[in-house]
Amino acid sequence: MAQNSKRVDMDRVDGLILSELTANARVSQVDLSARIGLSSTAIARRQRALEEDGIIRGYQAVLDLGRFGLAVTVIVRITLESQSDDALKAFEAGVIDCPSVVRCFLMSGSDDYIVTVLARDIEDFEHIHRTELSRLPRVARIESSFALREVVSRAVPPVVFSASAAPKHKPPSPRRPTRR
Amino acid sequence: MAQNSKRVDMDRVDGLILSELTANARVSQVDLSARIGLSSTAIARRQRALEEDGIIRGYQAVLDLGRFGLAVTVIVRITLESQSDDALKAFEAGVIDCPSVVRCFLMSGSDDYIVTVLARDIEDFEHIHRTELSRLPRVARIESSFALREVVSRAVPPVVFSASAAPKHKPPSPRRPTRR
DNA sequence: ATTCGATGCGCGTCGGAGTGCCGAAGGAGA
DNA sequence: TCTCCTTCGGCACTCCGACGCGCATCGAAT
Repeated sequence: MAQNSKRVDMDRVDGLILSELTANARVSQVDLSARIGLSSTAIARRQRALEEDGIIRGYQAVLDLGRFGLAVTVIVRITLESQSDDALKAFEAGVIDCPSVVRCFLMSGSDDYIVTVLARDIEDFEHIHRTELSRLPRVARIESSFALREVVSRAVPPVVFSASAAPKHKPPSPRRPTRR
Repeated sequence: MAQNSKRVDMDRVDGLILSELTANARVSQVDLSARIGLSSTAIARRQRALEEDGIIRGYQAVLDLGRFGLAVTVIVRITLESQSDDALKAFEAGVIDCPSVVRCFLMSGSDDYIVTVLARDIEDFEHIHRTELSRLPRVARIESSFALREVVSRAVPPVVFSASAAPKHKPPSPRRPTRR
């Protein structure tokens, strides 16, 4: 049914784990357990299960791209001159190698791509347009729009943390505080 | 000059550190030092400096959103009925609370926003359109395009890892292998 | 020549991760 | 309804690894 594996089944605790790990991937198991309110053993088991199930694909550092001077985001709509299969393949192979491209979607409807480009400033984008974008094969038209401000930027929509609030086994009702 | 702080100065080793950490944020310092070829002390110092300088903003887990059924990406262009300041503010305050929105840019040119929405399928997007998007204030027009495929998806453009290849002090020419 | 900056190495300590065992709770079956 | 089984959580323990520090060294810049 689904693409590669079965659908996920999560409870509230798994959602909390994912929420914490998407906020801070380097948090230790004991800190996680303290935040969530479960023992570190259970947290470690669940986190390991989430990793092995492939729900957690990995952990990555988030960089401040503004510190690199990449302050301008440009949304570029590119139309190919042909919708043939090898035209798509050639274009996509080229756009993957563009070092200023961070996202590229093949869109439905008209046969075009939406490409997100990061640039230092306007004239840097002009340079990117000349050296990267217009050298892409089979391109018929390039239309650029500049982003003035990034209002929302989330890696994960908040809807996944609350997905399937059904508990896995029980509500752990009378939980004794972890003494030491 | 820049927005909040000075421009970055990095050498090749810092770029390697950032490259490794964006690929795997949970790598330990000794593993990092083994991959890069510097001692773990230097790696730890540089990583700490990168964190304290704010170049590394944090670490986050990457989830497989397909496992949550979020298989459809929709690019939505929203035009407001007014370009007044409080119209923008009201719309942005509303779009931040939309749980299916992962990205939103205020675009130049015409007074509109480009919003990226994740949905389970077409009819889920229809539901999102009804319950989230069309309830946003001051909206005049909503135009949706469906993404068929994600060709490129990078958090960080590869250009930053090679930024400013000037070494910080010296090229560590005769490096003895780390014996043990 | 001197000073500064960065690296390399060794050491010690602290903390995290993994394991085994037990208990509790829920579900299934008779 | 009773019993068995499965599953998950909690606790204690051990071990190994990471992290941080201090000092010596080397190179470069002034």
